Amino acid sequence: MRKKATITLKNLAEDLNLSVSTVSRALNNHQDIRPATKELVCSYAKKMNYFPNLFAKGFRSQKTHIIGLIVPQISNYFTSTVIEGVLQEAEEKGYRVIVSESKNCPDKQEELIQMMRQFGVDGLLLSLTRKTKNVQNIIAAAERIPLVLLDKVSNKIPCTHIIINEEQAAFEAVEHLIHTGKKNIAIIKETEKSFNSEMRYRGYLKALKKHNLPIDEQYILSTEDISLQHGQRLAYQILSLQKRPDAVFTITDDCAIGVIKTFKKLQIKIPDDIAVLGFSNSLNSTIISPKLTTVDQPGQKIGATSVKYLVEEINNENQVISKTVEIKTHLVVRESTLKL
Amino acid sequence: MRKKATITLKNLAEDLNLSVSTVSRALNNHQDIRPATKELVCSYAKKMNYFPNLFAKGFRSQKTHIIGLIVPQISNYFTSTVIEGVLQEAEEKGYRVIVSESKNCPDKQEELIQMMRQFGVDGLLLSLTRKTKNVQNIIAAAERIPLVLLDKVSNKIPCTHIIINEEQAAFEAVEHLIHTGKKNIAIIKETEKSFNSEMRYRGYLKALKKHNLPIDEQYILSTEDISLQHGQRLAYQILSLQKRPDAVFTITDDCAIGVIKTFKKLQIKIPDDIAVLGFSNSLNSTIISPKLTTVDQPGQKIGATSVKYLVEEINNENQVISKTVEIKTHLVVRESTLKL
DNA sequence: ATTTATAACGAAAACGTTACCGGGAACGTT
DNA sequence: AACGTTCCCGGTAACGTTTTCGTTATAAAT
Repeated sequence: MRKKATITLKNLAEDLNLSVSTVSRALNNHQDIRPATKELVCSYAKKMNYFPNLFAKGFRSQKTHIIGLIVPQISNYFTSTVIEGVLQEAEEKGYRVIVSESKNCPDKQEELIQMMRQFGVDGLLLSLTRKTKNVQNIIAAAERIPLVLLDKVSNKIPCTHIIINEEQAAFEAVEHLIHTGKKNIAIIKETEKSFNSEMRYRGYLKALKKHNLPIDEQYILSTEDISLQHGQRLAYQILSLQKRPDAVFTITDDCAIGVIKTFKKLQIKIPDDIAVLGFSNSLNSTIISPKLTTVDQPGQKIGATSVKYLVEEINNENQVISKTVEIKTHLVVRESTLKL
Repeated sequence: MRKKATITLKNLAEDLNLSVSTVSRALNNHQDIRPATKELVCSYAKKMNYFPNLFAKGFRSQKTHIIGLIVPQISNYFTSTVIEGVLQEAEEKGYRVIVSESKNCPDKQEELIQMMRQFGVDGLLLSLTRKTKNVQNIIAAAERIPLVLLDKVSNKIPCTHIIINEEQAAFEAVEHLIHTGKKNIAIIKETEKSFNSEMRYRGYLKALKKHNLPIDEQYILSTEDISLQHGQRLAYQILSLQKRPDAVFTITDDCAIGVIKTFKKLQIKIPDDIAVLGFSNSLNSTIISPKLTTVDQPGQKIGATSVKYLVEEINNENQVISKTVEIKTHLVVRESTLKL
């Protein structure tokens, strides 16, 4: 079985005894074409199952109507909701999306940016790898095509940033712990000073200061890879502290779940002995028992908003606007911080 | 700040006092160009940060080197691993991927297929919506561009299918329950006769038959939406049966987790009173307590394999091969079916 | 010395589409 | 009747790349 040949404007024009340009304008609903002709052309095009070759189209107009999206890892619940938001909004705006993942590897990330550029995407959506150091190439790319950073951003890159109100969210979360009567609150953050980790840490400090609680160095824990496994490991470390904290704020849900697992194994009562607080509102947070109190991050909204700003930038190519947009989060209080 | 103009072959040619064709051939390592010139051109191109316009390239060659991927829902762990596999393999083969989701809506699915075609993708990867009825349009699309179905497939569409060994997997899983001494095994499947649900159901029946266990109608439960919530609901129904089963096989992990939640609430001992068996090996399956025994579905492999076959089909456009490839799964035995 | 082969490059066409320019016909206005 | 305007439509160029064909210069063979 052979694939059928594709139909071009030329085919239609010949069949209808019209010129290629007339057919083109008729299909594009140009004012220079009278309704009867439009009708004729459109119906015939439909009958022949004609589809414009978007490559030729994009080629001519120098617009691909494709947006590139680069994220560290797709198989991560939060990220996948971001992608959903991006796809949905992009479709509404008439854009297609090429998704790719950097696997948290800066080299791969640069490679992908080049690929996207080479591909002629109209704009680029980028969520940075954890250890993005060589920012220079990314800035260089931004000089060529509209760029919007989302979620995982860097202040060193001058462009529009779409983020959640990390600091405020962490602040409110820790304040919630304080309101439940906790006074010795530990935090687990990342060793690498990622934007997100640092902002959440700031929120933590801010909450303690506001309520005149001392900042105890031994309560500030860091780990390279903020995962379930390391949560389990650090939970032991927390329990071995001279003065046990009465609450733990981890900057990711996964890590919080690791902590809970260890605590449960060692019969620590949650939240009475030690409360646990996460960040992300991942699917797992209601599976674990006790259910995890956490910060809900509206991934879809972040994705959709990013597209909105990117498209705006694509359309105003002459002037580059550099805003920082904060998407609001809200705390989801569950069993891990509140008695039933 | 204005965006810099893109550099074309023409620019390079003028700067180097060469013709466009020579520059093109030099960059493509053509034999007609002497090494010295190649060297000159390549280094200058690099210096100028030249990138070929892939649109012009694709436009000329009538190849876009883009693969379209349509899945029901991205924010689903299994699906996201499939996407990872697709992206990885596609990149190795030199293809870009446009991802989109049908949101389990057949109309939207058709729309997306049209969009992909219009876009001129070289091939299409498709995982069907649950209730795909009007198969005709999909078959029509397959006449124009290479199509490979993956995971959620339909026998009515003649093309290559990449699936997991659903029936065998379910068979082995249920057989495992029987080996642990269970005799009255219930199943929760989908009301809609989706391919996956039916195959798993078949495996269930096959295992019971092989071990001469009676097939009891009251043990065969169905639900429209196979989710955590409905798992919780059906768990009550199971407990109210005249003769309680001693094991439940649900065709998704989410549903199994719902069942476990209800059982735990009502103090049913798992697996002693009733064992629970899932399907997917989702992330949650180790979060829930007791940890869930389930079938591991290698999403990445499914994705990668699909790309492999699709690319093969793209390259042999004259003849369409229609194979069904089964990817092997394996049972992951955890606490919900085995005593510690 | 003449022909032949080969190496290395240039010129031009082609892919499908749209934008610009232009032109004829029909109409209304002076 | 002459002119201007508007309505429809056609011709052509252009987007950046590859490819086919042709051309020149040099080397090799007769």
